[in-house]
Amino acid sequence: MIAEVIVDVAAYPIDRPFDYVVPIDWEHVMEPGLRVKVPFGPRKVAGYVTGIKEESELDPNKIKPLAEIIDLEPVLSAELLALSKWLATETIAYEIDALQVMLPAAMRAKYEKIMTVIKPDELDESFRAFLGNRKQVTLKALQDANLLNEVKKYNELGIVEIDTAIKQKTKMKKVRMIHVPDAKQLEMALEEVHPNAKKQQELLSWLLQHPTESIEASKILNESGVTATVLKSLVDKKIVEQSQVEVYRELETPKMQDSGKPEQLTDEQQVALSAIEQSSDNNIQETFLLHGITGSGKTEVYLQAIDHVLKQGKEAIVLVPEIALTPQMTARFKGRFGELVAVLHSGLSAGEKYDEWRRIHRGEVKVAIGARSAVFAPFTNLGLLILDEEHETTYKQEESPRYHARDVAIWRAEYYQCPVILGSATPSLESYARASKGVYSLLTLSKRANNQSLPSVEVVDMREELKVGNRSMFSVALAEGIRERLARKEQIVLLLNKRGFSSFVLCRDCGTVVECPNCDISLTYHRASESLKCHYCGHEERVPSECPECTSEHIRFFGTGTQKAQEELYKLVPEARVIRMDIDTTNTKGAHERLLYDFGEGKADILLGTQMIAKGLDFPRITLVGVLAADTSLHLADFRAAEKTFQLLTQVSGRAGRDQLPGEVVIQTYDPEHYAIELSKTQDYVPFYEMEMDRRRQLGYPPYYYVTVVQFSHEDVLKAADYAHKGTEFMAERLSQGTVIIGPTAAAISRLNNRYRYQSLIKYKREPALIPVLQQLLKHYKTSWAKDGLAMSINREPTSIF
DNA sequence: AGCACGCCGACT
DNA sequence: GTCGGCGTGCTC
Repeated sequence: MIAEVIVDVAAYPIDRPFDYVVPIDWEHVMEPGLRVKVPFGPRKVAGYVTGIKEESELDPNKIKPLAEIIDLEPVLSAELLALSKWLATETIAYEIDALQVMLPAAMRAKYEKIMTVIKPDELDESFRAFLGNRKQVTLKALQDANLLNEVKKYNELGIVEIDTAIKQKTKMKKVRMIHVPDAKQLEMALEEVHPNAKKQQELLSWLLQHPTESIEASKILNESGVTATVLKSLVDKKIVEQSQVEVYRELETPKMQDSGKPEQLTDEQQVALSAIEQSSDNNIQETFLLHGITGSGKTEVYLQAIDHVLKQGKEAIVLVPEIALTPQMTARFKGRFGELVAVLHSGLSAGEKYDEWRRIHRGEVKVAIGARSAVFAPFTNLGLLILDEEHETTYKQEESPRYHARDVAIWRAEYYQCPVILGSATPSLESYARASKGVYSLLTLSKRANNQSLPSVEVVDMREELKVGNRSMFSVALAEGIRERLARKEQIVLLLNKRGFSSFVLCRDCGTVVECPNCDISLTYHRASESLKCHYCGHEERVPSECPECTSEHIRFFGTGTQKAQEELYKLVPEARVIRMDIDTTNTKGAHERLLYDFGEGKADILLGTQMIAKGLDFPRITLVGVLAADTSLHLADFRAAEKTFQLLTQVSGRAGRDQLPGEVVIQTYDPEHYAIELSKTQDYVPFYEMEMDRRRQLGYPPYYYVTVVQFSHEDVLKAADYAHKGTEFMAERLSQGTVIIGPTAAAISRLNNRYRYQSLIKYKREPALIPVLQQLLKHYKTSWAKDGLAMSINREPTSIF
């Protein structure tokens, strides 16, 4: 028996199955989808069995046997194996990357070289001293001890052996347990400790009052009130024992609860639900675009549709953009489906994600909620896939494999012949266009669920404010609105639209902007650390006290960050309690949730933040939403700028007045006539769609054309440009007549990590040759250009064309 | 990608 | 003489 294995090596000539002999004993357990360890050249690597056959076309004595089987059960089903194949082809990615992306990171192989002593007698004295009584030591440890040369010699002489250990990255969660002796011994100890050791006595008495054989160390510290040092003294004195015990990770349960009962649907919701249920009952693949204005109750439709498929014994996947995966959202699903729900979000550790994945894999849960990668949840009887906020660009992965969750969802739905729901208040133009053409079925919710009125929207022209001498970030109307809400004890959300815009350091004498030494990008000012950071390569430096060009001292940071907005807000309303939400305040685990929770609990009056606040918050006391600068995202050199602006304004406006209290929105802009701003006033999606489609048609952009970006980068600017030309020419010669190639041009960030970047844009309506031509180009690149230091990347349907 | 092999310069 | 630099080629 022969196993076809995709090995864990991401390189072009290796991106295909390799044949291995399956030892007779393993034949009955051998199955596609298993992970194995295989000899590969001089080393051992992990790999995935993708196929089994009786014979190989290769010379039989070239074929080596498998070294080991890692899993008892396949980790990838036949469905997911087929999906990986499709993914790799469609996104022009390595098959190994397509396989790995479907599994939690914890399951990826970790390699460690380990030296094993074979003949201990022949070792040097010093070497033996270093080893102590160890037989096996990692090569890393030997390297740190500067013993690598000796190891090499011993290896050649056969005194030691070096092998690669392949392990899973997962760490079992361990907890420090304290083992307590019986009361008699505790009492004895109590008498024996030094009379001055008051705290130790206190702890011993506490232990006497709480009889137990073993208890978590953290619990003792929390409940007895003594510090860790005191506990450590008892451990050191061997009065109590401690050990590390493996435990299952306990997930934090959401603080907010949901009634768990289905809500009464509006007529529109009922129509939508019936259509989905009918499609589900008919067992056909159908993609629904659920276009519902903010507050129209899309989630309730999802919940009842899921309930319907669960009753048929099927499973459901719900995708949500990461920042919308709030405790409120998960509480709602857990309230409805209880223990049947697995939640996969970025706040979980690698181990927690692995545990959740296993619960799905073992069939213990029926519903998975998560961000993009949850689309690969290992269900085997899917009945429904949902993408909430389907227009969100986070559904597109920007590293290889560059897949879009929407495409994967539809692929899986084809496989299971089940419906997909794409939900949004502001659908992507692509999806709405497909719905208009009848490729997707359009379902519309045009009314808010409990008949709340839409918030009133006022657009303030900031040029006028400037004319009358108001130079602050807050217009008169917004400032007044803020004061009013504070007086009425209502809540306010302020959005600072910062996309593509950040604080940088500028010399006011010569105009020099401090840039990253590796990338042609201005450095971003971080106040907390008084440093400048490059958001692309991570470079960090101190804020200079004088200009590096002209040595002027008039160098200072410039730009409108959330910190600056907070300062101005303080000048305006010093009494207001403000929660600031941006990258700086949400980078610790769970910070995002905690801040939102605090705001929901009324611990602050104003929530000030970047786009991350635009979604998901659903708090009844928010009655005013202010957008400080609506047009900063409007002038980006990106054909989606208007679409993104309209989406953001509509989404954030929808946060106001979601309960009994009426909502108001103030949008500040320097370009009030722009259609994206004008139309977001009435939240009129369809007119915006028509207008934007016209523009896209004229300019030849998606959804009228498909777009693929091919990027070439090299440390040498001339070589980068040269190869970009060669590559582009290669494609131009082979692609169809109707296909347009723009470029090569320097990428918007023309240098990144010391590499110069050029790119070409391919636009096409129908291009059957696209994938073959790109694959040919890759072959060229891999066989000769890559050796010369060229890097190439292909991105189909990029979310932005920077 | 990694690792071995192999062929040339500078050291104990 | 040998250690070690990185160019070249292969991996079932």
